[in-house]
Amino acid sequence: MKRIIMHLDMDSYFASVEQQARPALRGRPIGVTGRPSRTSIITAFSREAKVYPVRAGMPAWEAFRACPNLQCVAGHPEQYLSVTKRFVSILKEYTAVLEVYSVDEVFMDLSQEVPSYDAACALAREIKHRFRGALGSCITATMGFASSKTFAKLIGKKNKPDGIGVLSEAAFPELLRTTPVGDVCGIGPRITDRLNRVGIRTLAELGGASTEYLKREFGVYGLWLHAVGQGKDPTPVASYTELPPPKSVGHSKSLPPDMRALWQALVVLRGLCDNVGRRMRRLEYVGRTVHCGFRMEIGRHYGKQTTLHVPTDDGETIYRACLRALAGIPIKPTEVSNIGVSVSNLIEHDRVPGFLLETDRKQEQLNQAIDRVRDRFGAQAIRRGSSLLLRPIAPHVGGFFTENEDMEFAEK
DNA sequence: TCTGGGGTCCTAGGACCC
DNA sequence: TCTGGGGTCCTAGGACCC
Repeated sequence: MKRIIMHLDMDSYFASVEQQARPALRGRPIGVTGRPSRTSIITAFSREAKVYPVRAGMPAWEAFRACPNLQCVAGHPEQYLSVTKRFVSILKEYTAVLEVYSVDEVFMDLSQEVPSYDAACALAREIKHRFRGALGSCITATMGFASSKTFAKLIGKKNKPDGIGVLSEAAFPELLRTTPVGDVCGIGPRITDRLNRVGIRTLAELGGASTEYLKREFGVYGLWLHAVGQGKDPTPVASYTELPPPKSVGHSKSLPPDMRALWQALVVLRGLCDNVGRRMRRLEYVGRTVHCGFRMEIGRHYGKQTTLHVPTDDGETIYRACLRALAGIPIKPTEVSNIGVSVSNLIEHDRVPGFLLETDRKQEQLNQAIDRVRDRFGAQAIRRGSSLLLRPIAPHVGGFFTENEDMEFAEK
């Protein structure tokens, strides 16, 4: 039986949610960041900003250059998750085969529910209508329909924003002939490059390549590539009605060139470890494997990981594990452009056997007290003494940003 | 090639166990 | 001590995604 797969992608999601919550932001080019700072990066732009040459992942200063009247707002991740829960609960009414792929994307297998693409489109219009009622008019979605996940996503992308795209059988050959391999989700820049070098530029050319060659060159992944080149992708829609639980919790930070003395790098590392610990406590996870990584100026990446006997969510313990992992590695801090810490091998806090939770009670109480203050007054309310040393060299904050920390998130 | 920060998955080798 | 195969855990690195 022919499959009818839908891919749903929210348009400019984080920015739309912000505009929905605060009418003053509507109709304006906005960028959503983590923390307001000139060096922070923008994770989402509103559609008004997308008229300018901006792209997600740009540092704020660069985005201002591309779009001078851009307004930056600090994001509210919990609010995005709560809106996601709301729209997913609507989608669940239409099929049980629903895969929450990310915070703003969902795949649905509607093969059992609708007989044709026409019927699927009618359903898409109904969903849009219900979204408008339940989420507000700023928050829109684009849907793509095809016989597989890969192509549903691809055809959706070509119909953004607020569109409905259908890839009929008749339209397939033309699409394969004209679509560059790199447009497909799952074929990144490296693979694109390798394919291009042997003269494979379009999906049709990929489909025409020999299976043996692709298998030899790319292993099992090569078989998937070949299928995609032929317009097929048998990958089933998984049944995840919620975002899967986290497998790791991490933070990383780029170091400006003037912050690369060893002690400065260690202060940053210490802060990252604290933030990771705090997030783990909030998520109620502990973890055993601590990974510490560096990106070097020259583009190389170093990583060291170590596994603890006892799982932890304590910043100090994570920091000490990083130092142990890094001991003896000759790294010049001046060449380090980015530091990252992550903890994996996660276990839900209440599923850890009691004997493994012999944490220092005092430390635990201190962590919880600090968390409470930060939850209430913001992350900057309490800072480690050592991090204050960084203040004089912290880059030029302010001027461009909307202070919205205390603004309420209004429902519609 | 990276920009920048948050992730996932896969592969491969070594250690160790039975 | 090595034989052989299977399994798990750990570490490192590469590629991808939003």
